[in-house]
Amino acid sequence: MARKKQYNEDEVVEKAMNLFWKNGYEATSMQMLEKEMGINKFSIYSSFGNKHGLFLESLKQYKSKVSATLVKFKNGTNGVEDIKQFFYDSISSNFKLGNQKGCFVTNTYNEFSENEDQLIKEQMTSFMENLKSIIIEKLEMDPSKDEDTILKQANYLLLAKHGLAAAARVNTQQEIEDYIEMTFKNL
Amino acid sequence: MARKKQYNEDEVVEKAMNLFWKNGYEATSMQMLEKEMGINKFSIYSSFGNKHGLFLESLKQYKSKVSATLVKFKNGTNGVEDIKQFFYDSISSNFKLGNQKGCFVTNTYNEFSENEDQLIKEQMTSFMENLKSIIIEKLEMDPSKDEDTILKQANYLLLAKHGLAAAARVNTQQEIEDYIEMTFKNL
DNA sequence: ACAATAACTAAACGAACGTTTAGTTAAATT
DNA sequence: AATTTAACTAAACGTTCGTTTAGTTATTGT
Repeated sequence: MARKKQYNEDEVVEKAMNLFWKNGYEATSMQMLEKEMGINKFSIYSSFGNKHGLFLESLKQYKSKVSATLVKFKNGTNGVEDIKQFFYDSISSNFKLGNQKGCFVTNTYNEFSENEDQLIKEQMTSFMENLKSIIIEKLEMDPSKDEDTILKQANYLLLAKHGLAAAARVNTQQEIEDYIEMTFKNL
Repeated sequence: MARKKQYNEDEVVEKAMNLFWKNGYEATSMQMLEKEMGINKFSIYSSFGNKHGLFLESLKQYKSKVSATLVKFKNGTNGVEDIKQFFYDSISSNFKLGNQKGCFVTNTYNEFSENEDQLIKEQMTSFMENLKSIIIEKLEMDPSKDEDTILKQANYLLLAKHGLAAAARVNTQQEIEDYIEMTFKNL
């Protein structure tokens, strides 16, 4: 009946995601998004409603992007070693040069921690809870650990992961790797 | 010759600092600052030049606010135990309820990591380097540690401190304390 | 008491923000 | 080929941003 879209929605969301990931929500303007996505504001609004909708879609895109890593983590059978490998996997993309932007979810978590946005907070919480439950699952593979130890270590690792993601934006690869090694010496 | 200021500059900077600390630079508007500081925009501009100047002054205020903690840390004679105590001191104010805003320097570090602002980056770097040198100093109190170990552990602790400050915005006191205990388990 | 002037209030500034609208172009249906 | 309609361009929308300016008030030194 009518004209076809000249862009692929998945492709432009990928570009939006990278911009949001690098700069955060507030510091990314519609003008920057227009330029980066290569399409007009009109097209953005007709495809995603508004900036907020585009951001949520970018978060979704990110989650599906890292889901491979998460599936691999979930399917691991080596307990603590799986967690450590997951930490390494999580930062691996971070050092494919010019790419030092940490974890998009954690960045968002930090930016919105004083914000009232319920939709985004739910996304954050669910992501974190999912991660925590997998970590616990892996820790439970070691029969020598009692429940109290497991919960304490899970909290420790979740916080370490959060810190790692935050630090990944500003620290060197060497510092990051030293940190991971040292983190798992304590388990 | 003329009228006297009806406000104390230190007092209003303190209020500005708390707002910047909680919300970050960009998310804090001049309108919010006007309200919180209790003085007019004109007064803010005549006292601090612009928003950026007020922010730098707030950072200075924060540094002098935490300098007591830092001096105590510097003067410690118990090595690793001093570092651990410093970690606890750093987050203590964080849980005087309604006050969960992490470390102002770290928050700023994160917000400006993709920014080009040189003045602020210098402030960040100097703060971090200072912290690192004190940590190394304390680690060196243990004669059994060789230089390589000390550097690795210093990097680890600096990153842990960064992560701790980031996490302090969103995690519970219990999680934070578990994390600190675990961090120092085998140093 | 009066002149001088710094500190105040409040309104306005241009620029940039996210969003919408009016008008044009191009592909699909008849 | 004509008609329909979604996708496009580009300009404008109202708001809010950080900043400045014009005009008023109050304190000081003479």
